[in-house]
Amino acid sequence: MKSQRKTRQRKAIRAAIESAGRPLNAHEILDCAGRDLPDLGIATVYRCLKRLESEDFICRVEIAGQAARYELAGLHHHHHFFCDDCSRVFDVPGCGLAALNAPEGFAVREHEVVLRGLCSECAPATAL
Amino acid sequence: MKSQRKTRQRKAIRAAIESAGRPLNAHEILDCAGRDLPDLGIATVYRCLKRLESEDFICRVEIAGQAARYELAGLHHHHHFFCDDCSRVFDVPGCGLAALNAPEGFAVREHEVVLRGLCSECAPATAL
DNA sequence: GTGATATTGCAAACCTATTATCATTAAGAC
DNA sequence: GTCTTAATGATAATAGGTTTGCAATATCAC
Repeated sequence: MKSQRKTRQRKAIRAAIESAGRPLNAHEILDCAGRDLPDLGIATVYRCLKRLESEDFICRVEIAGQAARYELAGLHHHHHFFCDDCSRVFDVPGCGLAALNAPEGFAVREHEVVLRGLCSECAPATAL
Repeated sequence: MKSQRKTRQRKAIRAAIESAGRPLNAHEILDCAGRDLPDLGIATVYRCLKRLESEDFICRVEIAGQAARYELAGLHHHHHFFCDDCSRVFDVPGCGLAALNAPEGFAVREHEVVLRGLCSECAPATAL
């Protein structure tokens, strides 16, 4: 087994994800972590994400038509909100799903709920 | 404005979508419509889908990590089920969503619910 | 049937997210 | 500090779905 080294890059990437409070994609992470490490490369971000995911430190959040996003693993069951304006993804606490309605014979293993609309920052601007 | 011609290809593609009873992606449509028209090309399928969508005859169904699927437009509100085994997408009647839970200030315009698991055909096989 | 042209099929081109390559850099055990 | 080698950054390469270019074909108004 190869040892892991604590690099500035990994620290910055982990910090970005931990402090975001919402799922980030590779570029958002690059932008965020890149503020401290201007030379940070996108390849490093992807490599690090892959590793963090295999270590179950983060989990992937996939939204149709969007690049994969990542957030801390182990959060309480929740769903996501996609802002049509700024394309940011936010966590929606809890689960509003009351019934599954799957057809007879279908075995549901998991479910996803994605709300779409305008986040609190974009809603006012668009409403004007 | 250019007139539209009724070609065998378009008829076969529309028929495939109308008779499917579930959302199909370009390749599924090619396979299905291709049974009657062996020479049908994937480019024609894409061109036709684009047109049918702009005419609001069909609507796009997007599922994370999957190629776009299409189904007849104007169906009653419903959601989708993705089979982890055969990768087919099925319609789930109704909507089990009781609450949206969007954060304060967020404006929800629409929502998607995707169930994942095994369809009735794949569930028994896997359960053995 | 004839002719104008919308449509097709094939293949090459695109696009965008992600991965691999590889020379260079820098952790960290000694 | 030295050395081994894991990790990085820049860039080329992938991969898959989708689009486009173009010559050949088929629709349909006449």
